[in-house]
Amino acid sequence: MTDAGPLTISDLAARTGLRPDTVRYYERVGLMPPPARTSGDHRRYDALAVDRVQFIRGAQRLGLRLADIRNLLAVRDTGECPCEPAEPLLRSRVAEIDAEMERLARLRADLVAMADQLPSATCPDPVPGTWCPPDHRLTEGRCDACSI
Amino acid sequence: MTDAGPLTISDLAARTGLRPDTVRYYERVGLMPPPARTSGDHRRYDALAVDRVQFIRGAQRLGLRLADIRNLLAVRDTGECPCEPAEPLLRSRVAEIDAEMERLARLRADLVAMADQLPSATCPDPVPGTWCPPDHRLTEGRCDACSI
DNA sequence: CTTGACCCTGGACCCGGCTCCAGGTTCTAG
DNA sequence: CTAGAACCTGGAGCCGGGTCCAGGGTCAAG
Repeated sequence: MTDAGPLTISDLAARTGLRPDTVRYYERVGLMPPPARTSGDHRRYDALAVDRVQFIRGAQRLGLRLADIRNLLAVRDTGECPCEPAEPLLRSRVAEIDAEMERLARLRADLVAMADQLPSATCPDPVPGTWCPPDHRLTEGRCDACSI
Repeated sequence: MTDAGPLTISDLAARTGLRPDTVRYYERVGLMPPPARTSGDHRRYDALAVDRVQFIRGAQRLGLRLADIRNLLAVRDTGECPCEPAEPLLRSRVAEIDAEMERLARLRADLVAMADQLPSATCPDPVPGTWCPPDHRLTEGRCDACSI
């Protein structure tokens, strides 16, 4: 069933939800090792390859970059658990995510403030060269209805 | 002081915090109109150009894409206030931001759960081909200490 | 043995928003 | 007038993670 006979590249792709091109791409960028080949130079994969792709996809779902995943895989390939190097990696990703969420929250507040201002706007003097995103520049003679 | 004599491209850039290359880029992609030229083909800008760049930067700070900003500018260039077309644009950006923040929140939770699990992990059987990101696949014989 | 589905390679292309370059021209201060 | 800074153009490169293509070769079912 989940029998791991020699898999073609599209078998592997189908089992992992990738496309063959993506598997070849992973090989090119050093995430997947060069697999066995048939006499006619076609790639043949075993069950370990499926595991490896699933590892990669799992790590990607955690928001890790392929370069980081490559490092984890390099550790794993020594036979060691990649957990130890993984932890600081995960923590730093959390920090990045926090920073990004904060940025988005600020942006969202600005957008909402701006959008709430707009529909009521009479836009009295729509001189080309006006309209103020929330720059908080109130003093210059701009589209007052729109400016925040 | 803020006198708007004919500005060179680096004058304009300096006043708006851009680089000359970026101003040329904005022109190439249709955000800035082709400016006046000297007899020797050097660009000369007026005060409206400064306003326009500031509009662009303001809209960018709101997270709008250059393609959207180009649309707003096209409206503004007709002499109309771009407020009306801007509002749905802003609202849809808010929706995008909400979706992204939700995604990041889920991701963050996964990362933290994963990272919290790790340091205590004894990583008993680090067979190459294991380590489980939070796939919630518990049943297969994997690095149990790491799996969630 | 044939046929049609698959596979191979190397390279180009995509998204957005710049940034930098070479090789040549122009502007401007002294 | 001259030196050197600034300008011009078209095009390439960057980031990441793939995707797609042409022009060939191979594999497996019937």
